[in-house]
Amino acid sequence: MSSSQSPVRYNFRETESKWQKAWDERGTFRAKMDRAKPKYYVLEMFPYPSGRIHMGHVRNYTQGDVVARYRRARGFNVLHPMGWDAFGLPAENAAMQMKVHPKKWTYENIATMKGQLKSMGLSLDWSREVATCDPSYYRHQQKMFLDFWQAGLAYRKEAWVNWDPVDNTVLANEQVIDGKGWRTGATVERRKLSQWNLKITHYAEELLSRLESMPRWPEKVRLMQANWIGRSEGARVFFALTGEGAEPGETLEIFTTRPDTLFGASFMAISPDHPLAARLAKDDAALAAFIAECRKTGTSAAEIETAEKKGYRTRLSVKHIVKDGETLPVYVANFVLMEYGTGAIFGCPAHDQRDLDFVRKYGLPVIPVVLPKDADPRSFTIGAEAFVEDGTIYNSAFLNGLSVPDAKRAIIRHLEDKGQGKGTVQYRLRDWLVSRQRYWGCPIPAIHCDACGVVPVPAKDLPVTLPDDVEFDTPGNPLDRHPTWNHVACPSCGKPARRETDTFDTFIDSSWYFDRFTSPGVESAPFDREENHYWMPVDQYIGGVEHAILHLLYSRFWTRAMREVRMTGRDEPFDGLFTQGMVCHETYRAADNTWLFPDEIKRLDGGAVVRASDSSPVTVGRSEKMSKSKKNVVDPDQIIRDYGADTARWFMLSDSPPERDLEWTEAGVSGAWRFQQRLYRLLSEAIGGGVSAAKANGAFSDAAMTLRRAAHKAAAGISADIEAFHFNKAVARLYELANAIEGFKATTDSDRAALAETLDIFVRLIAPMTPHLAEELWTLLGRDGLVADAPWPTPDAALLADEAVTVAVQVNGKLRATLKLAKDTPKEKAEAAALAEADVIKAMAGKPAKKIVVVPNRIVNVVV
RNA sequence: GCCCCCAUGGCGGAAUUGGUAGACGCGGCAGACUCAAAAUCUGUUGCCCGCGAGGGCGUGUUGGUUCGAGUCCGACUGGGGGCACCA
Repeated sequence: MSSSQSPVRYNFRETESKWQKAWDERGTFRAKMDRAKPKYYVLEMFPYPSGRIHMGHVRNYTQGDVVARYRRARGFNVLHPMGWDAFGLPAENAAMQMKVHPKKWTYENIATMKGQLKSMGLSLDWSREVATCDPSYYRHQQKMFLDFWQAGLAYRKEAWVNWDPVDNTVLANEQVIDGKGWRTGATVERRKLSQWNLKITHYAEELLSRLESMPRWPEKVRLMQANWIGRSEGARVFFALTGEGAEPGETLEIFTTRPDTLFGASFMAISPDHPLAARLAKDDAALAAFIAECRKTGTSAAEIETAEKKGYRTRLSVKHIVKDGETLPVYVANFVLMEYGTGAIFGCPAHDQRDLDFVRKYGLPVIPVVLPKDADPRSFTIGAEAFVEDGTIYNSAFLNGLSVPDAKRAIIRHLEDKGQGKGTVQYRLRDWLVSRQRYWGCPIPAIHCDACGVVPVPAKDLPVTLPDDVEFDTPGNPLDRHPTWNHVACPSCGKPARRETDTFDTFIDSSWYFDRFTSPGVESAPFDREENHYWMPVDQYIGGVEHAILHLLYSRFWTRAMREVRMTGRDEPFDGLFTQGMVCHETYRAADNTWLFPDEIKRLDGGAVVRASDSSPVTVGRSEKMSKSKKNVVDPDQIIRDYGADTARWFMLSDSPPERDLEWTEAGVSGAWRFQQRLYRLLSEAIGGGVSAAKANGAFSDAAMTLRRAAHKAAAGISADIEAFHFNKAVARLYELANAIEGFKATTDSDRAALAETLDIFVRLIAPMTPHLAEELWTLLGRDGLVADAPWPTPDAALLADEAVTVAVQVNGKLRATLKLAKDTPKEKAEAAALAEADVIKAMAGKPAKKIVVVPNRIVNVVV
């Protein structure tokens, strides 16, 4: 298309880079502490520098940017920083596959992605940029770890890990697929290693109970965290061991949530990992074999589901705790977890399905002790299903007749009186294992000395930096085989010692970066206390729901750990949280069943989809989350090049509610693009009519008043929408206002003044969403300065209310007419007007009104 | 298996929280401009019956509460998410 045919055309390429430069040069988005203004900290989850940004980032950062720009316009002192979650496994994989050093790879990716983010026109304060792989960042993390260690929040523990014997490394649970290493395919072994743990369980109760006072977090996330923490009330009970192999006076401690069913016990079961099992296995080869067998069982969901309940009858028994003279057999059972409770349980088959399955297999007795409501105690029996609901206790001596909750209280009191147990609260939450046998992570600042044990690196020797001269041609952690780095003198005795070669879980890096952003330049501390106190907590945090548990829970823990060592007085890092939905796209498969990229296909006129290269048929699959493996991805760079950042941003905000998944479509993008062009045309034509200089002389016409009302209503509505994260509704209101502007024909100076007022409001309203276009239009309107610095429009309350309202008239609940009435017309008048309507009279068919319901300004319902 | 969420035109989604269902956008249809196409503009567009005026139906299914239900309650169906032998 030649430019002569299109006199008004918005050149986004020139315009977008022009305004990005202007913001940059003026330092528009630099944040400075200013106590005169209310602060607002907007943060989007920082990206892993994988190479290029993807559409998920575009969506996430667009949403955050709308909030940041809106708050700025509302007069808040906004902090909106960005950084890089820069440590992690992909860098090491790149090193192995492409022979690039992880550091080089990471920093090159950061440079690329920073350029991409800048092209989006985000209102970020880049002067605060941090990368977690930088020693100036992680040194503080090492220091905090030492402080936590000293405070008793970090400790070493032997733990079972997934060991890949080919890579010589530990694998996370999700890296084990069907019992094999995800990379090597080697059968994963379980090994016991001494690992660093952080005591997140110390805060289990607080992390749980505080969720209730976090109203600006999604209910869903709070629920997921609550389930993850998994509080359950119950009792620990001490059973006296008897039989061959029991030490005199030895007890077996179990945890149960159903102490009320103790009279129904028929066996005891301990975990294969229980110390007692190990002791018995020493002189019981069959038991040793059974334990080995249990360890082999995989951790995958399918295996757990199908795993049969198995047990091994040991020589031991226990004395029944409430039935004198009786004993219960002790089994080692594959379904008992060492990590939960005490690693030992008592089995009551009548009231626990798992125990029932077990007992049916080994022929043990089933003794019902809870009677369902209305059941007959003489005939009630347990069949294939355990009875797990509330009922009346029977067959249980002094508990008989009580309800389940009452019986729990009674038996716990009884056990506590006799010193045989006590009521406790148990959590599913485990401590946070933070050791990783990897190179590209933050070194754990510890030294292993044969004489002194594990010794902290002295604070003056921090940071412990990663050595650059490492090789990735052999599997395993290159730090382990480094010729010099791991040799160090023991800080305590001075003798030769070894450095810890494990590095931290990268979730630590992201557990405090938001604190660092408050004062990223400080060297002597993780952050400046005053700055941190001013900016924190994060007022609005935005990111993917996939971080609902781990990242958010770890950050909440880290904040408490910092509180413990008196670095802050804060409990919670994030005041408001929003979890955005994914970006999806249709999937395409060629005839040979391979995936195709969206730009490899072509749509024919009839709607059929074919491969662009050879017109072979293509199967269109359902829309799924964009992923490289299915090739249903669209490159943000390309979109920004072809359509501009504002189009991409506008599309991300239109139609789909931000918390739901968004379907990326070519039609949607071009619709967004057309609107940008239309706006530019519309406003430049209106401004060309000499609008900006117009002054109102005399009263506004009805049409002008309607337009002004529309503008002021839009301002009020969009403010509410942005604050409630209803960006799609805000977009709809902007379309409506644009339509109103387009339909308005200014003929008088008053009209032109009304139009100028509306355009002025309009441009400020679109500024958070399409900031480049807004700046351009702002200049076109003849306004000085940046729209980014302009205040948000304040709606005139007098223009928000209509003087006439449309009232619906129903007869027996069915709509029969509408009435145009003055606002707040009294009930009697509205009723009379409704009854006078011809359609209403017809619908009433001569019958008298039995009742008339009038809701002022809304509805009149005549019941006949 | 347990816990949680969701279901509205051809499509994405609105609906002041119990008061005119379908805002706004996409797509479709008709028209204008054009030699033609693209772009743009105008009109129209929930479904069914009817030439028409008009009428009927309609928020996954079903039952209930209410003058009035997309919205509240019960049951069911379908889709999505979280947890996974948690004693």
